[in-house]
This record gives sequence, structure tokens and C-alpha cells, in this order.
Amino acid sequence: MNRPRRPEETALSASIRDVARRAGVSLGTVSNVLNRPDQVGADSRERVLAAIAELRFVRNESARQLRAGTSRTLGLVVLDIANPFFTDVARGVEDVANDAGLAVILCNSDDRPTKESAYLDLLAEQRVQGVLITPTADLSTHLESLRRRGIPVVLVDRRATGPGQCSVAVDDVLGGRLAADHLIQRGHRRIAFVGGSSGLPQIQERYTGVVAAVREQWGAEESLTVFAPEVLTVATGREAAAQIIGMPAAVRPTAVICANDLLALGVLQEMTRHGVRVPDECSIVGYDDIDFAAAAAVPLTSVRKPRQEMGRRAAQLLLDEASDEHVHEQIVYEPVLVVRESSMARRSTARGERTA
Amino acid sequence: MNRPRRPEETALSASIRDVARRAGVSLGTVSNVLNRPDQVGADSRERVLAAIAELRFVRNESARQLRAGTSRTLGLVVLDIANPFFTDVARGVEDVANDAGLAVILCNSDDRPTKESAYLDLLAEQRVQGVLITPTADLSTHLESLRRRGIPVVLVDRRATGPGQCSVAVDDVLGGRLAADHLIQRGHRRIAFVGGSSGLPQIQERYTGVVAAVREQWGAEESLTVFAPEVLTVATGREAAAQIIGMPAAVRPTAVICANDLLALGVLQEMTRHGVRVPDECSIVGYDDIDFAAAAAVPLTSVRKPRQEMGRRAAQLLLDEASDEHVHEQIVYEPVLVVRESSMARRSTARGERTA
DNA sequence: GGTGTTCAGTGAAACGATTCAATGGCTGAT
DNA sequence: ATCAGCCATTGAATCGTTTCACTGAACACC
Repeated sequence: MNRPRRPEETALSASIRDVARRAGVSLGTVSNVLNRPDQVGADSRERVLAAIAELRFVRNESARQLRAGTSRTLGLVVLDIANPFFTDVARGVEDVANDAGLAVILCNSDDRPTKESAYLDLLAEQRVQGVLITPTADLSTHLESLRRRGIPVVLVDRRATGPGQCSVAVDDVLGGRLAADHLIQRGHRRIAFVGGSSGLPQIQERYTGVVAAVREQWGAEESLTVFAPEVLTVATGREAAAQIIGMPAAVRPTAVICANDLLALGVLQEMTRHGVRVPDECSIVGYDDIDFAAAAAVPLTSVRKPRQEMGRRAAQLLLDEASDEHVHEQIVYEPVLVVRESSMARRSTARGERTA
Repeated sequence: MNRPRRPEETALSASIRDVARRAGVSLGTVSNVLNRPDQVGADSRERVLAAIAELRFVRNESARQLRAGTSRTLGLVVLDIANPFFTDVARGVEDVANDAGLAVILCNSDDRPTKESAYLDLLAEQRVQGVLITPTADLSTHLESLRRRGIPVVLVDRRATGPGQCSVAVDDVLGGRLAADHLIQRGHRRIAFVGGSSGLPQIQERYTGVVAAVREQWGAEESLTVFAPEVLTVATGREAAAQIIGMPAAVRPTAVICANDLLALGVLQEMTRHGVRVPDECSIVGYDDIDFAAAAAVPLTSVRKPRQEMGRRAAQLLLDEASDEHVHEQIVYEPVLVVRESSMARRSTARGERTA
């Protein structure tokens, strides 16, 4: 094979052997300079470093990893890289990982099990130190097989089912309840829930919370309408809103709870486009409290999660799994409702069946 | 070392050798099944596949890479992972890379040269097939050394200086001009430019475009005020807006051109918070046209770039660098001004020195 | 002078895959 | 019967690093 290289590229990569020869020392000494510089005499160290610089030596990480048996990377698999919630989580992960000298391989499963499992295979082949993942709906069997192979896994934004694994999540039932309580308290009697059809438990729990609140305070749930778009994006949020707008005024919800902020922004856009006044004619509550929620056309009321902190904590747990006295932890953060204009309808308007 | 493993983890990783033994064939045959399955007899292939499944064999990518000399990854280094512009680019890159069977290592330099060079070192050690990068201001010498080492580099959202490299960029001078022309045409006579102080050429070119437009149409540039926050985020956008709001009404700009949409959103927020009506008292134009621009409190006029397409094209160029008849290309896309409400001031209000 | 202890430095033996020249068996042509 | 040609298969050599048992040299101590 050895496809011929263009002339200027000849000195492709010096190996540790070349460095040793150039510096007039042995292989082992070069390796020591690289890994335990203080155990090497000052003069040889100088010579080795000089040789490294002259030859532009760059350590071959594959070889290092093969021999040492341990990699310097960690995998992060998210559901939607375009959702700022996940990039915020990623920044948290990155902070901790970098401090520990690890690189993060960021993978975007797009909520598709096939993409997810392809990425997990890849991460396994790369022998990453561990995997942080917000899995698609059915906790893939791949996860279990990763763990069986000794690769630690920490779930992010998703509660572990058993005690045998770590997870960093948010009490989504509470989150859903907060959103619903808030709206009910402000007099809403017909509410829509815009969730997802992919069956993510996070989303289902948010719905559970909403239902619970509605049950307690209404005694019945006849006015809770549910929309389940394929994916949770701005575009599908718009579609859901179009449906809502199409409903006869007598049954049309006066408030919408969205399973995430992207949906909420979509709903808001479509309402605005059709002249439905938010929050006067329809209130909106989002979820995640991404930064853009506050900057929306009508600033969004949203359920706040500690996004970056979640990433940091998850990464710490993952690193901790390497230690022998590690015990699995299921962290659950309490979400907080941040009330903004999108749900501040004047009580008179929102209350009941349009007064008359 | 060989730190003792917990019992259930014993069968950590079967090697190709174990598979061979189990299947009763040689090493080479297993490798062939993995890499050229059609050159292997049907029955041995069956047996090997069975053994792979039973032993839960996962190829060790480090070993593969060490021997084969070629990796299956590519690096993408962006300035700000929290900026949706870059996640859109990343999706484009991912599309192309996945189709080619490559994984993407996504790195966030945070516009800090030290982080950037640390990541470049890491990518070099990983022997990635190539690097896509939006570099920090001073095209780091690291880039040149990567290229000298035979690792292809493609610049993203930044024009290559010489013909010796590929780049995918946007005509930012034109972009700046479009923004300024639009505002000038609408009667604005005092404009602010909110850029960045890090010296990114993309930003400087946008400024150049603005200045050119102003020169041509005004004959002088006395009313172009420049703000240069440290970084280009929503938060610094707010700060710039606070300064603008603090200016005496007689000299306060009636329109703001922002170097990206995050800044624009920040400016918009702060204006709204202080009761400055957008666009009536102050128009705003952003840059990049991220999805959230259209969803803003006042939908943002913005300079649109083909974000995902840029990522795709860049990745294609990178893959093409491997071929021998590759010629370096500098792609320049034409930006388009998307006019929305944030710059639709009623002409009477916007025009001139407040009529009276 | 012998003995013991440090300290630097050495180099062979892994790690787990891929590659490639060599081997052996078979088919069909001569 | 022989041989060329083909195919599936083999296994040793190799990639670039780390590790570790080992060698000398220098020094201190009795």
C-alpha cells in the first residue's frame, strides 16, 4: 500500500526510537522523559527534549494506549446537539474532563437508536474510559454490554432504573407538577401538554407530574389535551401550535406546557404568527430554561435545571467509578419554576370559560 | 500493575487471538472476516462470527490504528460550542463524516489560544485523519505544524490566507455591507457596531464592510460608534447595550449592527429591559441567522450564512485532501440579509435627528 | 577492601491488531 | 500423470509505545 507521499511530507512522524537515536540514549530513557521526567538525569533530559523538538516528535496515542491499556478519552452521547440544553451539559462535562486530562468525544444520537448504537460501538472500540449518555427511549442493551465489559456508564438527565449504576437527573414529576400548579393557580382550566412520541421517560414523567397536579386540583382531567410530535424541536412545536390554534375557541386550551424549550419557542412563534396573543389568549410554559428562553419574543416561563452543573456532576461520578471504593449514586436535582411573561396572563382573561 | 478486577469483570476483552482459538482458525482468518469477509470461506466465516458473538469481541481500535497507520476520526475545533452557529456547522460535518465511516471529535476552544493548542496537540497525538477548525485570531503555528506533519487542515468560517490550504468561508465584507446598507437606506444616520476585541478576521471584515458602506453613502463616518466586548456572547451583548443606552439621546445610535446573533440577542434584551423600543427607537441587525434569531422577542434581522452546508462542504474538502489529485479550494459563500422586525422602524421615526 | 544503597540508564518483551509471503488443496487443462 | 492456476488459510513480522528486571557507576559506611 504505502501510497507515495509528496516530497515535503517525507518526515511524517518520528518515533520514540528516532528520538532515542538522535539524543544518544535508549528507548526507555525517552519514555521516562515523557512520563516521569524527574527520574531522568538533567543532561539526558535536555538532550532528549532537544531531539524531540528538532524531530517534531509527537507521541502516538494509539501505541501508548495499546500498551498502557488505558485511554485518555471519554464519550458523551446526547439526544440533540442543536438543543442548547445539551451543549450546556457538554460544557460542564468538558470542564471536569479537561481538568482530569481527558478529552471528550461528543456524539449526537439524534434520538435515533441506530445512530446511538453505532456511536456506542465506536466508543467501545476506542476503549474510552467511560460513557456519559442521555439514552434513547429503550435503554439500549448496548449500555448493559458496555458495562459488562468494564466500561463505566453514567446516565444524564435520566434516572437509573436500578442501584447498579450512576445517574444524574432531575425530578421531572416535580417539574411537570410545578408547571401545571402554576397554570392552574392562575386560573387555567384547559391545558395542553406538548410532549414527544418517542417514549422518553423524562418526558413521560413530566407528563405524570402534570396529570398529578391536574387530578388533585381539578378532580378530573377532562381538559388536559396531549400532543405528541415525533421529535422535540422548534419546527414540531410550531406544528403542534397550529393544531391548537385550529381548535374551536370553546375547547381550545388557554395554556400550553411544553416538554422542552425548543417546543415552547416553536409554539410561541406559531401563536404570534397567527395573532394569538401570548400570554393573554394563551399562556406557555417551557422546560429546561435554556438561555434563549429568556430572550424569546415573549420571555418564556420555564422549568429550570442546573444544566452545566449536571454535566460536571456526571463527569465527576464517571471519573469516580474508576476508584475501588466507588458506590453508585443516583443524583436527583430539584427543578425550579422560573416565571416570566409567557404565563403572566391577566387573571380575568385566563380564568374559566371566557367569563360570559 | 494489572490492578485486580472485580470477579464479574474478568472477561474484560477478548482479543482476536481468543476468537481464533475458539473458532479453530488462525489469526489471519479472523482479521479477514473482520476486514474482507468475502475472501473467507463460508463455514469458517460462520464459526468466526459465532465466536465473536460468544466472546463479545470488540475490535481494539488502538491496535488497528497502530498497525494500519490510519485512524477513523477527524477533529472539529470550534470557537464556542454554545453558539448554535457552530452546532449547525457540526451537524453538517457529522453528516458527511458518518457517511464516510468516520467519527468526529468535537472540541471547543472557547476562543482561547491555549485551549486551542492543547486540543490540536491532542488531535495530533490521536493521529486524526484531518482537522476542521475555526481558529482563534492568530492562525496558530500549530496549524502549520499539523499540516507539515501531513495532517490536512480545512479552515471553517475563515478565509485561507494563501492558496496552500482549503477553507470554507463567507464573504464577510459583503455581509457587513448588506447590514449597513440596509440600515442606511432606512434612514439611520448614527449606527453602532458591536464587534469583538479578540481580533478575529471574520469580525474585522464585517466591520470593514460596514465602514465601506458608510463611507460610500455618508461621505464621512463620524457617526459610526464601535464597541468591542471581550467575547461574543449574549451577556457581553447586554453590556454593550447598557453603554449605548447610557449615551445622551443626541448622539445615541439609532441602529446597532452586531457581529453575531448572540450579541444581538443580548442587545435586544437589555434594550427591552430598559424600555427602549426596538425597532422604533433603535434597530438591531445580527449576524449568522441562527434559528433563535427568528424566535427572539423582536424577530431579528440577520445576515444569513449556509451553516450546515458550510460544515458539509468543509468535511468534503477535508476528505478530498486524501486523494492525490486534490487541489486546494477556497470556498466563499455569499451571505444574504434576512429582514425581520428588529430593523423595520417606521421611516419617520428612524430618519435623521428626530425630526424636530 | 568489602558490602550495601542509590541513582541513571538499558533493552527485551509485551499490547492487539493487520499484512503478506508462503503453504496446501483442489480443479481443470495438457 | 503432471502442472498451472486459483482459493482459502496460515503465522511470523510489524506498528510505537510502556514496563520492568537488570546493569553499572558512584558513594558511604564499617
